[in-house]
Amino acid sequence: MTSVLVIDDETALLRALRINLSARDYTVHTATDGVSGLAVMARDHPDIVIVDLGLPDMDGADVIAGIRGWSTAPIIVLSARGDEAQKVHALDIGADDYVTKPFGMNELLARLRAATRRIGPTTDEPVVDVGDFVIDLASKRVALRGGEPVRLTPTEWQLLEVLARHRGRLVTSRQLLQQVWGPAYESETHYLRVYMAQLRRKLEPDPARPRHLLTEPGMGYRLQDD
Amino acid sequence: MTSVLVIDDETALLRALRINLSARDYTVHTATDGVSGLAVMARDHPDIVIVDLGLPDMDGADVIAGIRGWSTAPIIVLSARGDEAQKVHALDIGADDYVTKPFGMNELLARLRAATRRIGPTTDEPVVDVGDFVIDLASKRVALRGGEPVRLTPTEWQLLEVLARHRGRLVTSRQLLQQVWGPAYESETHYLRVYMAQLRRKLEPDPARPRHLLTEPGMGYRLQDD
DNA sequence: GTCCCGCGCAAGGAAACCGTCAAGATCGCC
DNA sequence: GGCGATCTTGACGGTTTCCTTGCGCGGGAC
Repeated sequence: MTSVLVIDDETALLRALRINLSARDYTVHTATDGVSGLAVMARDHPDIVIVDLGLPDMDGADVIAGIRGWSTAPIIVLSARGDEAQKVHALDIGADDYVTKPFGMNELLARLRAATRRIGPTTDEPVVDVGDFVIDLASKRVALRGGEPVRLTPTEWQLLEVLARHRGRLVTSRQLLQQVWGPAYESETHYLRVYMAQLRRKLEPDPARPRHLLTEPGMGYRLQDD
Repeated sequence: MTSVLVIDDETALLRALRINLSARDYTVHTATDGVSGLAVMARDHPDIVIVDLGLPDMDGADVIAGIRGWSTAPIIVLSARGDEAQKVHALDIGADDYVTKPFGMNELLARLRAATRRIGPTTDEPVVDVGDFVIDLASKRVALRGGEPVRLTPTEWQLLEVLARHRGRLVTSRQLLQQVWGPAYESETHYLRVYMAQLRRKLEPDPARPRHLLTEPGMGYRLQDD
C-alpha cells in the first residue's frame, strides 16, 4: 500500500485530501507546518509527499530541499501563486510536479497516480516470502528457503503469480482460470488441479500435505504464508 | 547527452523548442504528426518525449498509448485544452506531466529538467559487471574479464543493453523485440534466438552452457551475474 | 452401505519452443 | 560499382511444455 504525506496549513484542504486518499487505499500522514512535516517524513518514510509552498513557519523551498537532502520520494507541490519563477525554482530544487491552486481533486489524484506509477515497480513489494519459499515478482523468480532456485514453466509461473498477488486471500477457480488461461476456459477446473499439483511438487516440503498452496474445497485456492 | 523528441504540428512552437533545447545541449528530434512521431520514437529511442495532444492525424491519447506500449521514457503532454477530464485521461494512460498552452518556456524547461532528473539515477549505472564480462553502458563497450574488448554489432549491442538495464530480472521476448526492433516485430522470436546465440558466442566462456545470458523457456531471457 | 462429486496423481501424444547452421538480401563505405 | 559487414530468412533436430485422458481416493448425502 502506498503512503502519502500531505503538508499543508489549510485544514479544510487537509481534510478533503485525507478523505479522498483514504478512500483510494492510500495511507495518509499529515502535517500543518514545515517543521513537523520534516519530522513526519523522517519518522514514517512515506512513499510520496504533497507539500504546500505557503506554510506559516518555513519557506516551502526549504522544505523541499530538506526532503531532497536524503530522500528521493516524489514531491508534488501545491501553491496559490502561479508565477513562473517560483515554479521553475521549486522544480529545480527537487520537486517532481507543481499544481496551482485552485485545482481539481481529480487532477491531483491523477498526478499522484502518475507519480506512484513511476516508483511503483520498485516499492510495490516485489518479494513475497511465505516461509518455505520466496517469490520475487519483479524478476519472476522463485527460490526455496535456503536459496535454491526453482524452475517453473510459464503456466506454472502465471498461476503462482496470481496467487501471490492475492497472498493470504482466497482466489476462486474461475478467477484463476480466467487470468491464466483466458475467459474461455472458465470451466476447465481440471487444468487447475494438474498445475497446482506440479507447483506443490516443486515448492512444498511435503506435496501431499500442502502448507502454503491450500485447496479450499468447492471454492478455489489460497496462498498461505507462515 | 539527453535526447528529446518533440511531436507538435505548430511549426513556430517546434522551432522555438528546437532553438531552446539545442542551446541547452539536448539532442532534439522533431515530428509534426503522430505517425511519424511514433516512427521516430521507434527508430531513435529518445530519452524524453514532449507531445501535443492536438495532432492532425491521430488522437493524442493514442500516441501516448503507442509509446507506453513498449517504452518507459517520460512523456510531457502539451495541450491547448485544459479541462480536467482530458488531463486525468492523459496522465492515466501513461503521461508523466501535463502542461496547458500557452505556457512559459522556462516552466517547460524546468519540467523537462525534473523529468530528466528522475530518469537519471535509473539509467545512470554506467558499468554492469556480471563476472565473465563487463558492460559499460555509458561508453557502449563490452570487455571480457581480463580487459579484452569485444566488438558487437549495433543490434547485438541494443539487445545486450536492454538486458543489462534489467540486470537479474527476466525480460520477456515481446519486450526485447519491441525495444530493439520496434513494436511491429513483436512476434519475430526468431531474431532473438539468432542474436542471442551470437552474443553467447562472443561473451560466454562456454556458449553451449550459458552462465549469464540465460533462457527462460516460454518467457524470455535474463542477464544473470555471479 | 452405497452413490456421487470433487480432488489428486500419472502418463502420453501433439504442439510449441529453442539452438544451430548456412545461405541470400541489404546496407554503408571506399 | 565492388566489397565487407550486418541483418534477414529458411530449414532441421532435439527438447520442453501443454493439453488431455483415465483412474483411484475420500468425504458428504441419502
